[in-house]
Amino acid sequence: MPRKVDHDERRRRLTEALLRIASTRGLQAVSMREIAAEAGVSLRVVQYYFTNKQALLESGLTELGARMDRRLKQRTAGAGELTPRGVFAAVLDVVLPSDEQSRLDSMAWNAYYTAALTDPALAAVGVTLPDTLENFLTVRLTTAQQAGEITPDRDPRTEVAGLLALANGLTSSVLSGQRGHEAAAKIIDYHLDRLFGPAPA
Amino acid sequence: MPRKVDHDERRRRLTEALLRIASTRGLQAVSMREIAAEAGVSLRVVQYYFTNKQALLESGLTELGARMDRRLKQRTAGAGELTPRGVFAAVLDVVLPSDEQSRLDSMAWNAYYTAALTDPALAAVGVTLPDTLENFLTVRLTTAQQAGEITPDRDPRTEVAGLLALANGLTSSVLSGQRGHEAAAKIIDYHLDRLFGPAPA
DNA sequence: CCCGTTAGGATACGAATGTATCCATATGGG
DNA sequence: CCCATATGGATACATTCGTATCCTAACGGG
Repeated sequence: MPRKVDHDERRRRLTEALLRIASTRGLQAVSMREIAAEAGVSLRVVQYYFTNKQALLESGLTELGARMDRRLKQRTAGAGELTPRGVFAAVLDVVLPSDEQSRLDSMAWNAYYTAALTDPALAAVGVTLPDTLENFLTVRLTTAQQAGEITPDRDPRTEVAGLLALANGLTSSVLSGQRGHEAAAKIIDYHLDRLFGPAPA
Repeated sequence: MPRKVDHDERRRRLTEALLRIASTRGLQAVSMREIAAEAGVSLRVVQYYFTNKQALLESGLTELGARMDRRLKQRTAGAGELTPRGVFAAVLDVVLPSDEQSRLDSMAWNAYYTAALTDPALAAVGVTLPDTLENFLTVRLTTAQQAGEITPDRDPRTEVAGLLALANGLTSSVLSGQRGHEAAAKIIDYHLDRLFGPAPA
């Protein structure tokens, strides 16, 4: 066989170029030719490694989910050793855009979210992440409640759903520049204080 | 002068057609010809009443803001007679998509929000509504606090910002079908209960 | 050495887009 | 009555898009 090339690596480069465009100029600015230019290759190469634009778009969404997953796992790696509040703070801080890279990812995520609202094909790739997060945190909070770390009059599932929706809404306001990351983080802390009692270190 | 036609009425019809497309098929599906077809007129008519596609898009955003405003004013018309909690419940319920029409408007709103993130021209039309809402509610809550209707350890501005972000995040989850309107409303009520004390009628 | 296969360059095609132009028509004020 | 003008129909144009096709080059196994 002739010239062998690492297909996965090529595809990854193209997907990253796609996300770079989507996060800075929006999904509507994503075209085969733009991706080729951004990745520094010819149009043919993009066609060669992705049969469809659809396939390309789906790969972008998949990669985005993987990135979130990676960041989450990284932050909650030693979750067993963290206080319940520590777990919540870590997870919610991952959702919120902090540095430039996570801001870009949040932009792309938002673009995909909006596109999926009117594009069944994208919706099908299905972002199970929100539900996964909600379940994970609900288990944690229920455990914490049984351990007496939060008052019994709280409903864990409702609290968790609320906190995640709060983080999402705050993300929107950060992206649109209505608020900075610090202001958003402060609001989350405020709510964690009310849930878990006054702050830690 | 020959045949006179109500330009405002024509423009309104076209803007409504635009929003109908944007809310069901997304902003990327909005084209001059599609609007013409949706409104049952020729392409030329769309061109005649809007010089640009840009002007058309801006008119859609303006109309959307006006609708929100109208709905808000309607709900808070007798706000002076409402309990503070009643005001909050009314406002937050307006933000949340309830019936089909407000769901469609929320879809369009979200589409515009996402587009504005990468389109300076749209961002310039500027949605001052969030800030207006936040200020309005903050004043209300501060007053309620001074009247002793909520405990002094609450920070009105933070509470309001949190509630609005919560409503936004819940709206997202409702649009994506992760949750129904009732579930979202219940979560908001839950938080209002915690803020104002146990529920009213 | 050499040839079959993989990797990509070059180009084309039809559809859809925003915008511009040319022209018809009808109507209300003189 | 009649014509200047407001309204809009028909059509064209250059771009851009996704996709398809044709062909070349390189390279590793025989």
